[in-house]
Amino acid sequence: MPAPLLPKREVVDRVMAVFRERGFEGATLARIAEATGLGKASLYHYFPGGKEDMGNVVLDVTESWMQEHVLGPLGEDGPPRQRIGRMLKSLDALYDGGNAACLLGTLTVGDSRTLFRKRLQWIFDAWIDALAGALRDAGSDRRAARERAEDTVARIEGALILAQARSDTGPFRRLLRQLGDDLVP
Amino acid sequence: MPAPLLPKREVVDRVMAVFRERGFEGATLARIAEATGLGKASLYHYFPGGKEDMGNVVLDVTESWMQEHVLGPLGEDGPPRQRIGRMLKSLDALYDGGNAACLLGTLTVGDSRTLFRKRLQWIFDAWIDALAGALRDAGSDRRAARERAEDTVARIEGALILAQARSDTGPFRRLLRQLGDDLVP
DNA sequence: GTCTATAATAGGATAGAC
DNA sequence: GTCTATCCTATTATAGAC
Repeated sequence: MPAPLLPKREVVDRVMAVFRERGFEGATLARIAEATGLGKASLYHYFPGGKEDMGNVVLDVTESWMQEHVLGPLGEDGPPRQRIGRMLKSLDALYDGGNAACLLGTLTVGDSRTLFRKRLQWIFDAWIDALAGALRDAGSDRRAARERAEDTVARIEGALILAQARSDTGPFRRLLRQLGDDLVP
Repeated sequence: MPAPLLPKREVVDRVMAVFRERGFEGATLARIAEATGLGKASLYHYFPGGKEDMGNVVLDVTESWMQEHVLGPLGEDGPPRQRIGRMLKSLDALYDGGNAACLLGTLTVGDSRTLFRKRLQWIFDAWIDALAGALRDAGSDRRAARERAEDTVARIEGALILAQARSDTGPFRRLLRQLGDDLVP
């Protein structure tokens, strides 16, 4: 049996990149094969269930990433401002300063929305819950914290859409810069 | 020659609905045929250039809608608060209180993003410019007006993404309700 | 203006060799 | 673990009858 061309983690990362850039339906096996350097058939070694399998693995990775860089930091004990600051810094890296599309956003379009409905909902809910928790710790009442958390996630997602549509990362970068001060003055 | 089953305007509306719900790549001719009640071949009577043609016609309609319900009102002479209020009311109707996805947002995913790049950019730019103009008329300085306009459009787009992903129109409805007061206190 | 029929290609997936 | 070859279906698009 030939040695693997790439470690599985690297294969998954490249599949994820294709999903982010082209959406679920636009991520054809031909393009994924090209991006990974594997033949179409070889992809079924890593993802026996085909494209749906790929989507789920990519969402596994996304959930771990969220856990480590967002849910974890937000749920810690330190000062809320610092916890939120860590989240913002990680998001800046994940989205490459606004140049990269949001995987979750692209998956909410088309068939993938119904296919991964529960998981998308869970991830967004967990994000909002964790952020609302930090805002409560910073002094907001329950309701205000939740509303500001929802609005914050929406602003981030929307800024990423705008960055894609207008080829302008300015609003996203400004948003991340301002959110630290705005959320916990 | 047989009478048309539907007026062209109605055909275009239904095509647009499919694009909004499924995205450009998910909007297959089979689904569009079903939604319009026309055979696949008949679609080429209305859209000789195929799917790309459909996309452009749908964007034509979107531009007219924006002109009438957003750019027009925002550019008028009345009180900025009223002009912005009219925009918000129209957006609420267009997006069905948050239940309907944003066509522009779905088109920024996948091939359609590059296919309609210039037009998407133009529409978002025009929206932001018009809103910034109204905010300047309400007393914001040039820079603040532009930044708040960008942020507002991002919040709207993001709230629509969230509504799709979480099956919760709450944040979108709350946003539209609050924007009137927040933008022009 | 709409249809049936059909072409040509692309897409997802599988079999089996190595 | 990767490949070539292949299958089946879906997809876009066209031709031509009515």
